Amino acid sequence: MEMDGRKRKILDAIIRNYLETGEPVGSRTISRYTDLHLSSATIRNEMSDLEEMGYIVQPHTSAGRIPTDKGYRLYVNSIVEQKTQHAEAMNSLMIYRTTRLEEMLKQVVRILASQTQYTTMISAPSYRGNKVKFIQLTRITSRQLLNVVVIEGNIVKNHLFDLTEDIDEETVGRLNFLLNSRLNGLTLMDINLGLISNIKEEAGVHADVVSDVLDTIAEVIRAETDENMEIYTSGANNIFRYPELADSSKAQLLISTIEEKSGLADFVKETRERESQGETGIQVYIGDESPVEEMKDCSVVTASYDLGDGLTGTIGIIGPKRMDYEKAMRNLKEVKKSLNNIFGSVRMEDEPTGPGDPGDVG
Amino acid sequence: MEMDGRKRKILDAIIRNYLETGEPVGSRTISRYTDLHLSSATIRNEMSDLEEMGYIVQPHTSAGRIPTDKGYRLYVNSIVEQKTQHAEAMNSLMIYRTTRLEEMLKQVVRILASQTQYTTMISAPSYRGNKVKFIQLTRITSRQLLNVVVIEGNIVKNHLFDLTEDIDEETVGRLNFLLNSRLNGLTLMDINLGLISNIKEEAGVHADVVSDVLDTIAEVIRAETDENMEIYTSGANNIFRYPELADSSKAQLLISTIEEKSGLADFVKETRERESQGETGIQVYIGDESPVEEMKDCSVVTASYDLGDGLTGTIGIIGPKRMDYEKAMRNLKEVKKSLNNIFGSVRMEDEPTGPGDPGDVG
DNA sequence: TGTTAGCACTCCAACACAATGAGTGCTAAC
DNA sequence: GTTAGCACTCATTGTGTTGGAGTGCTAACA
Repeated sequence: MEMDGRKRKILDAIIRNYLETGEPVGSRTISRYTDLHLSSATIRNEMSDLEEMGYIVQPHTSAGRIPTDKGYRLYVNSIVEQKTQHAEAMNSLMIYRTTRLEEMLKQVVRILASQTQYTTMISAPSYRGNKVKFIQLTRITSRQLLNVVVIEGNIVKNHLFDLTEDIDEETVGRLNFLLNSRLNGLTLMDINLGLISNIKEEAGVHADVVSDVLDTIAEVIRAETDENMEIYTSGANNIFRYPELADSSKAQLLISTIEEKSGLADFVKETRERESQGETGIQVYIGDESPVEEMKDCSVVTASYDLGDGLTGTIGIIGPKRMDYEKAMRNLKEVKKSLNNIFGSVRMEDEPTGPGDPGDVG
Repeated sequence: MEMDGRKRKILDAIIRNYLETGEPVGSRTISRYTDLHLSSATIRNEMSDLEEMGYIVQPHTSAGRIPTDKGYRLYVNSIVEQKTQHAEAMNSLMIYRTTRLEEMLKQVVRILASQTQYTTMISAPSYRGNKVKFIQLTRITSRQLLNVVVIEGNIVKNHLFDLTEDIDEETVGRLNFLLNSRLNGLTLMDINLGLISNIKEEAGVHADVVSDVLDTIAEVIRAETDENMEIYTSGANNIFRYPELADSSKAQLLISTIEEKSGLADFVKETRERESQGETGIQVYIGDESPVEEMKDCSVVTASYDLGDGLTGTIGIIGPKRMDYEKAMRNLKEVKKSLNNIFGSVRMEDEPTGPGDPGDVG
């Protein structure tokens, strides 16, 4: 059995109709819905074939057909191919400039959720590959130090910590010099235990203080692992818009998964993985294709974004399998673009290459 | 009609039974449940009285009775009075020391949610009344400054920002001195527009740079309003454990409210308000007593916590009206205590004054 | 050979209906 | 004041019953 043009048209019609209604679609509906002008009986024959081929199924005898994951997959692939269409202007995202990266990300998922009516997620950009730009140790009291690390991409990490013995200004100055000269320009990944013990040795008598300080820096790095990836979500309540997800047990599972975030992190990882294998652009996970068991009743559409300065992350839309894939993909593209623009302009200001108003991340 | 001891016992039995089962409770149940040894008929008479008095209602004829808000209220009040009992040791919270306040708060709500099986919330402590301890302006590049503000309670706020014109080290040094001498020791509330324009004037030629810097500080303050209060939640999925909240429409409403956080902020405000009016300890909002319309099917139990150093916030448990109030209150008390301990010990290191009493708790 | 009309069949969804039983209020007896 | 007994109410549950949407199959048609 092979797929001819007519079968494709019918399958498309079935899927499109099901996306709208969420109800199984019957042969009669299609017979009127399409411009094929075929009787329901003919459609029935074709549908029977499509079912045999695995693109659609009947939930039960004497019901219409609904798409299988395989069917959705074919449909989504075809969208991806003809993606040049839909140049229609989208009302742009209107992300307000904020000073804090975190706020900005929260704003983005929020807007995206309200615009798509789906649940949305965004991962905070990873900066493991970014270089240390500046380290500053400041003495607050004789036993309390403030450590500030500025990382490329204008990420600022600070840490206030207490010492077990007094420290004087001069020592702090020496440590500042030592740290900056040894660590500046290295990426967070470069800073490993060996290097740290090296520096500790070099610090000599103040090794224990240095140890504290370096542990702090180590913690900044530690905070940047996949396990405790920062992920923001929005629009969790939107799952109730889709009856197939809204029943108590499924909703509970989904809400937990969204709240826990560890499942979402798997999508971020998977997306990063695939992207590194050359697969670029928007990615779609349909049902069982999901890396997360709990989300097998959903589809997830993801994309990576790039703020520049090595700051990349993943943004995703979570919906029912019958989600409006085109809309989701369109919106994600729009977000990608907006994020690029936002930070494009910031970067210009960052280096004295152009004019602009102040704004930054930190 | 007045409330005698027997009526109280019966009402208590009804409520307790309803808390467990969530089902309307009938006279026969009570007749066996209590140690009063009364027949169901007698109980029926009393229940009829209790209904007339407004403590219980029948969802429909020929159903058992369920407590009204008024009934719950009486019950809760009686718990509060005899709170000395239940000295039974609770497995303590096991909050791991973390460096970041935010992480710690997230951990707390999480543990509390898993222990109570309710939805929980915690507001980040307000530090508007806290004094500026230390301000540091650092020149990263000729047009980029890093501003770090350390506030009492070891709150660190940083902000990286770009200037429209170059700045040299010397100027930065002067600004540092100016800012510290003028702002240190003031609370964030004290720093108003008048003061800021004063300082701008004083800065003379570098007024525009100072303006930028001060705007930054102003923003730290701005971030500390009720409108964008930081609130962390956990266990939103727990609402599905209670059928009376789990149906699609109610669940959606609740999930939204929890996600939006603005409603939760109202509880924080209300709790703060009441506490400032002398009402201390644990507070309980039953149904319509809630300041938030969307939560009238729930009960909310809140308490304020005090980390010392002026860092106070609110922690709350959200559940169905038939929640286990005793358990909720017990857990909140435990959390209060734990939070005090955690920061008590930190403060000990913090100031070399010795083992200070970390603020009292009921 | 592909398309269509017609028909028998299936099965979900909706509805009505009765049976069940938990629970009440009332009354009369203790 | 307490209790047993009884009639009554009503949500819930189960059981048909029906209607309709949809299918598969067959036979007729172009």
